[in-house]
Amino acid sequence: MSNPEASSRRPRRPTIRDVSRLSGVSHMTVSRVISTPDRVAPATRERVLEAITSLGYVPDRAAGSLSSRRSGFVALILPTLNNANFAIVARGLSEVLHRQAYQLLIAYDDYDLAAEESQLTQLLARRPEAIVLTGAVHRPGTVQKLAAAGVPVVEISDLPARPIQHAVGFSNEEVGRIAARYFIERGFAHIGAIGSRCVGDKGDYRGDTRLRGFEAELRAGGRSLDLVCRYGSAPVSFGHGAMAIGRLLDQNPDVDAVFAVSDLSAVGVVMECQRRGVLVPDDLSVMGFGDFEIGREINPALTTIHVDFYALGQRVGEHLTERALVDCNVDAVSLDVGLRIIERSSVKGKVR
Amino acid sequence: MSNPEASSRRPRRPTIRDVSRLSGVSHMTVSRVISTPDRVAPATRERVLEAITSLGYVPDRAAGSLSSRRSGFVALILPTLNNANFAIVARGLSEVLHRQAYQLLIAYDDYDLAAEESQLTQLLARRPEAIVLTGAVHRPGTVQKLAAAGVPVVEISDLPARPIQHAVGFSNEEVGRIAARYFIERGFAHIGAIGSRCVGDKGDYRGDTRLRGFEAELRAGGRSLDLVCRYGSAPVSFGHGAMAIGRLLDQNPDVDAVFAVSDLSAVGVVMECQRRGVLVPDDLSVMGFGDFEIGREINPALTTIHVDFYALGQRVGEHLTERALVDCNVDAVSLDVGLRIIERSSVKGKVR
DNA sequence: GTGAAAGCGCTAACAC
DNA sequence: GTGTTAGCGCTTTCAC
Repeated sequence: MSNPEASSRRPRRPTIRDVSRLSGVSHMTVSRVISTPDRVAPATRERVLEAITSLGYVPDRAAGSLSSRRSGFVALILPTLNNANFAIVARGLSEVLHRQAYQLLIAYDDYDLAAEESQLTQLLARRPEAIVLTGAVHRPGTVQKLAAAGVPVVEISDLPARPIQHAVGFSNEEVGRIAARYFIERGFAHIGAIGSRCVGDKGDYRGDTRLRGFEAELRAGGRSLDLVCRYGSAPVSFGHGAMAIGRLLDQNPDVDAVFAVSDLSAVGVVMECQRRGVLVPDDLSVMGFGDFEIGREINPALTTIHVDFYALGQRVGEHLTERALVDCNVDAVSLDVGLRIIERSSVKGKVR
Repeated sequence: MSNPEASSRRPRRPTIRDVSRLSGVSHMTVSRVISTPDRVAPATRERVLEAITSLGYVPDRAAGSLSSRRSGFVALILPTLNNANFAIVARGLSEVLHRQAYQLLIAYDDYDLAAEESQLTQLLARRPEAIVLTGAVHRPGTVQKLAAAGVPVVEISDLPARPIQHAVGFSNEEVGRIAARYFIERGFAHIGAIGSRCVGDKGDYRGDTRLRGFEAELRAGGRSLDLVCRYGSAPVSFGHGAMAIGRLLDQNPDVDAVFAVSDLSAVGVVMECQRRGVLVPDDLSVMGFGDFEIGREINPALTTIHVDFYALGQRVGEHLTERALVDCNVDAVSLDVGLRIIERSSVKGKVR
């Protein structure tokens, strides 16, 4: 006959007191063995360590956090997990933080500022010691909660004109400007661009900033903005690029150069051109952004603008662990990780 | 003159007691307003809610966890974040869990079983209420820790012959078998495959299972295994496919059909063939796995085997929230989410 | 080098 | 419907 009470109860995990009892020391000594082993006599330490192993003791960090007022969490809010460059930021950051025994608490908002705010609220309940989020545009409530959190805040992937606090990124406007100048210098006559639309809380605001930089430079060069096309909503990907260039070509068959806010769209452009018999780069030159791996592999290989997102993540981690988390009075820092044009074969007529 | 003591101290976040003082009730009433609002008189509730808003109070879940013995965390260990299909599993799971106020604690191990074990140890300190990890192969220490955790464990992305507990996935062996049969039925003479190598703790064990299923079926059909090539190490991607098919073509120019353990490799194969003037599918038929978006966009579009990874993530979430997390005596469940061949244009001679 | 006491901010349990 | 008490499992602080 089964005992429902016993069988439905889960075995309790061992606590620090179980370890102390087994090793015949106080629970404080156990705590020291874990956090400051050199302050414990070697013999005692060994005994405690054995007890820890034999019980399979794992300290409860919720209890530790409560007591020490240090959660060991760093919160990260990304637009999406499903983007190689954001994933790589998370990797770089996570690697650096791990070394200092911090744990990354990752959330994503699907390019929705309202979701960003509600994710932040969830994360705040875990008392992160720092908050990292993609920069520039937020709801007022987000900004206010960030300030009230009283922990370092780092905006990434853009360099806001008026950052909340720290920023590690690059100028998305400059990305667009560089792309436009690149086309203008090479004498293209009908220069276009493709991106997505931002509506209210939803959209890729950094992508849109790239598009605005592109437009600003076209304007400065006395060019028309008619071929700059905002199509669909974020996130963009291969299909987006294919659809958008399809529309653009249908309406303006004379377009001879196009900048896509992401390599993913740019690859879609190249694929759609293959299907339509439009030759890249002879009929249409294409430039992307983000230097995704697929851009290196397609034919022709994609000319793009590269940002070292892995280093970006690492920089954020280093700035946090070396400065912002150590001294809460450090000055707000804006760090530019830079850009690099990668010239491959999707743009006609390289200038020497 | 600045006061270093005051300026270096961070403003303390308001606690439940601050809210109770401001609203003139006991802290327990505040707690009830948050967790069971209907058990509080409407007038009291309003007053408390106002105090919460005006103070910007956010409950500390570490304290709540400690007291309620429920962390609200579900741990997820993935081989990598930088893979669309794993990212989409995380999305599906996260969405379902969020509705029940669970939070996902994500870690990745870079296809390294030793890292999987150490990540698990970190996660265990947060007392997750369930653990989800990619299935089939683990270190003994991992299995032992999982058992000691005393919480539901779900293996995903494969259906192990001897699961630790629950499993939600599909048969990777069957994936390989289907691919081999597909080629054999269509009369290919020189059938190959490409994947990566597993060495010790490191490697893509699910990819290797697909390759072994492929080999088993080739053997059953009396074919040679000489063209099954394990090249490099996980994770595979476009460059991997390009390199691997380069070697295979150099050594065996007569290969007429190749299965890649991932669409990412398969796309690399197609791109390398374009560069070499090898026509796909006329000279070489290519089949992938995973139905990544890029496979739909390339020319020719990629024939592949599709798994609904989003649904997989959701299923895990539903099984957890509806069953395993509710009643810790539920029987271990293995759930097959199934497979589907997507016939596109990269394989010659479709059979009707 | 080690231990005892207090308390982190909540919730469970029970009283009224 | 609301309050009181106790305690979750640790770390901080201070005593020895």
